[in-house]
Amino acid sequence: MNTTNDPKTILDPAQALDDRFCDAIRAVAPDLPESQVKAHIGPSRQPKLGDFQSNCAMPIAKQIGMKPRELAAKIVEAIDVSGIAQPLTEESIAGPGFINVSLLQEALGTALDAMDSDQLGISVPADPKTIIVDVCGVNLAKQMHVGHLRSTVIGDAIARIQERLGHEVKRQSHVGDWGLPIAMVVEQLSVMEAEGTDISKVSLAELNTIYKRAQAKCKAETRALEIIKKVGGHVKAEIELSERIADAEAAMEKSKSRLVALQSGDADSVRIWQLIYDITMTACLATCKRLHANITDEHSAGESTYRDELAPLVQDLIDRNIAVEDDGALVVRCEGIKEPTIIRKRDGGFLYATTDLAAIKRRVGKLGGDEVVYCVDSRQSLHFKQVFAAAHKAGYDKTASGSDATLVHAMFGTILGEDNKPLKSRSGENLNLSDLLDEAVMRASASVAEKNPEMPQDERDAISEAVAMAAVKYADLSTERIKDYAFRFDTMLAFEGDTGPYMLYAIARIKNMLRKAEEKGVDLNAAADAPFSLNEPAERAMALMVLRYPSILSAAGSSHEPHRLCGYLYELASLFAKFYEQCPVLKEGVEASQRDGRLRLSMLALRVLEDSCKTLGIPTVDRM
RNA sequence: GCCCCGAUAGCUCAGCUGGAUAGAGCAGCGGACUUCUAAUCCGCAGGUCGUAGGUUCGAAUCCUACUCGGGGUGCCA
Repeated sequence: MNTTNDPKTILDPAQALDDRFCDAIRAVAPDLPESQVKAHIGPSRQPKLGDFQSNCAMPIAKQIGMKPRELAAKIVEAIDVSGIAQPLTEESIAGPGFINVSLLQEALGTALDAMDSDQLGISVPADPKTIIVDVCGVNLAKQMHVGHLRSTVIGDAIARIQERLGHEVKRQSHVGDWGLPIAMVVEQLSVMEAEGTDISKVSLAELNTIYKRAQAKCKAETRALEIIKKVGGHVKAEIELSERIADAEAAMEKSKSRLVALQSGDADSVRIWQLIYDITMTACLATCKRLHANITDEHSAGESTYRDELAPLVQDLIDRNIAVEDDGALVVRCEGIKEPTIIRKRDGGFLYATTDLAAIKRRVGKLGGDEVVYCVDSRQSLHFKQVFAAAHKAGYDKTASGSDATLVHAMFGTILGEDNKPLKSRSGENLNLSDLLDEAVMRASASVAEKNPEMPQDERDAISEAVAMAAVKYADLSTERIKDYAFRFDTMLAFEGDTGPYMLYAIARIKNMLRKAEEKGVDLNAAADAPFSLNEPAERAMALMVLRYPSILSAAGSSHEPHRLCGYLYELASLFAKFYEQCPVLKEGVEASQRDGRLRLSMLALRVLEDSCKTLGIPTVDRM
């Protein structure tokens, strides 16, 4: 195995061809501005015609007023592809001016050699950035529901991709741990404690119930009363409702004063708040761990941590005339956005925009973020548009080097049920995430048991768990994040086609092949240094796909779109399946040199498959 | 009203940022297992890329308008 990681030793054929084509373009069209010198190299659309194609002739011909095919002919004549590809001729030109290129087998082998390194051809960036990724964002006293699945799974994948590309990543979970709703729960628990309940023993599920009860208790049904008065309902109903409203108003008052106590650091309130915090976070972080999302306590940066930063921030904006009063509220107006950003309510309270501004200030200023990526529901797009603009106006997005940090809302769509409506439980409530995962594991377990009746229970359980998480995560990651998608157990766990289990199966098959090889006494270390076997179309196709890994990862990174990596993973896994059918490795009659060459190709594909899964946060298994 | 997002095969989705005859998976039909793991592979069939214009050698992709669906829209988060 090649252990060097010097970019110069890595011969990416696409890159090498790009260079050669650019040289040829410069020779043929010397007056063309350098910015227009582009080779447009990509994998061939029609594998029969070659491995790569250049689409450069058409746009450049237009630019310099020449016929595309004529220009293509000149490029083909001028280009030197020796050592990389078969010589180009008139025959290489097709259609309006596509230039088809077939790689030399030696060049393909050399490229694979170079890729077969620790880093799999991914070089350290020249300018590593610090990238903040806003993930997860749970709320105190609430269980994680399906809504948190995507911000956790996609957010973590976005973070992992950046880490894999060599950037410094700091995850931030913007926990909803502050404000009136939490104060309501604190108030409730305080009452329960006074009545003799041992509140240190409550579970998150119970807290969730208490949260809902507290909400309901404080909700005044003033509109209902207005309606009854208008229509002239029963006097008795009117009185009852009035009483209920009075109760709600009283409860609200208590909650509000509890909030004041909490904010001013009242010891008893803070003690109860901390209890709620610990119960919630213990459960939620356990779910993150179960989802193989690298989100831990150190990534939690709740709204409460900004509480002392809000007033000074608002004062700063007032002092610099960035925020102005409007109808009693304090707002920031930004060019191009009609809706002003409200940062202080008429009653003096702050809003989530205020906290998010403080978060940007901290993330860029203190944490040194060159880029801040928010993996949050698309429904918040206006909010982030406002907050980003306001932060820019205030200069809170200025990095230490004086440039503006890139603020990105990597939004995602809603998870729908079979009925194409947002996924809810039968009673219309948000679906609990742990329950959903449990069901996925249960269903996976049935299939695993069916396929492996002999397997010991504990191994079967471990595999079912991994398969289920892979299935759920892959389903969530593999479509464009901006789109809504329907959550279907049957589809994601079907183990057929473009699913998580299919990827795991490809990996398990290669691992099984390697185990079998060792059983047969094949020296895998020797195979790891053997020349790649590249004669069969299936071998070449897989090899070419392996080589695309770095560029795919880079594209997934710059767009913050993990689904691109999923698409690649599926293509590579299915090319392996074809290779596996068509190219025997350990079967009788395969010569040792070919066997080793195919083993090496399989081992490299395995490493790319595993690296892709790891970069997406998808667990893998050794057998299934 | 205004703003944002989506629309591709019967269903679920890709389409590498403007390139060749638009691709997969399910479902349907027909093949391949005393297996290097058939949780697989091969073949067939299936499309007016929401509609109408525009930009150009070339548009699912870019621009405009419209239709349908979803979401948001000043003091919740």
